[in-house]
Amino acid sequence: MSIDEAWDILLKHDYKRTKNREILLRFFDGANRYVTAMEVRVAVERDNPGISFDTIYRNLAMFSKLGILDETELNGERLFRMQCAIDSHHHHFICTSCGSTKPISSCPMDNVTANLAGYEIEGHKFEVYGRCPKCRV
Amino acid sequence: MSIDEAWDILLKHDYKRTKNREILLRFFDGANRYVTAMEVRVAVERDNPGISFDTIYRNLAMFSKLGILDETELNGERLFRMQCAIDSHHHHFICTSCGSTKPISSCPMDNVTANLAGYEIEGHKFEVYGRCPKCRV
DNA sequence: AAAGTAATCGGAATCATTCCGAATTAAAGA
DNA sequence: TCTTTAATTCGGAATGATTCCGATTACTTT
Repeated sequence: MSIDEAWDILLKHDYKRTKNREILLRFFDGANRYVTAMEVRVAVERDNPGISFDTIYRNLAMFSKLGILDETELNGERLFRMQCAIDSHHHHFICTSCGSTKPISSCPMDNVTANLAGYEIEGHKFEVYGRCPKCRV
Repeated sequence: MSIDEAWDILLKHDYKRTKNREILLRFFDGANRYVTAMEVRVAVERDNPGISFDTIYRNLAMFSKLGILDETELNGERLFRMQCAIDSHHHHFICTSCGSTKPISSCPMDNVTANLAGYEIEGHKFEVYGRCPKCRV
């Protein structure tokens, strides 16, 4: 996702073109990996020393809801990255050290290791969320 | 996993047979679903009104490391349940409402929906964790 | 440029989880 | 059974990520 595409989405939803959002989008455009809110804060302090966590979290959550950012969770922390440009359904290998990702085209776990030569796999997560028959209204 | 099997593991690792651990194991044996630390606390207060969160978290984390409990994360909260008795590799459908689970034998996402008739799928997570070539030592 | 509303700021509040020192208890040996 | 010793637990304070809130600032439209 490019910065321009992100702005198209934001303006279409009547969000205003602010300096902070431009700073955040520029940062994610260059980051290309999963980062924490704290990492975002440190990185964008150069452009806006006084930016608050409230602003960061509020915008990141909104970007995520609009499909501009991808979001995941690791060790109780929320991680964000610019949404992947790939159209088809796929998953990601996520480096627990630097947050970089590598698309995984196939879904079955059996084939994953073959596509990750050079990567050290520490674990994987495959969970389906929803409501069971008893809990459906 | 039965309570006896859990004690076998604990004693083999030189952990002591305490009242709190017995209470916790009994609770999980009867729960059969993912629960938060707070739910554990409320449930076991009947048996030990003064049990502390420190004790709950310490033991749950240890049980999880020893393979007695399964652990996952949802909305920034840690969830625990007695480890599934199934030996072969499999995944779980997790109800976001009550924490109940249903084993999913096949791994590919394509086949999941067919095995979940009656369930309302809200989303799924399939992530592989590890270290990328650049981050490996 | 002014008005109206969204966005931001700063700091306090929240919530799950962890830490810590003091008190208790289980396990092993006499 | 009594003693000893180290593990375990307790209670409350500390932590760290995230959210809330009232006051201020800055977009956008007129």
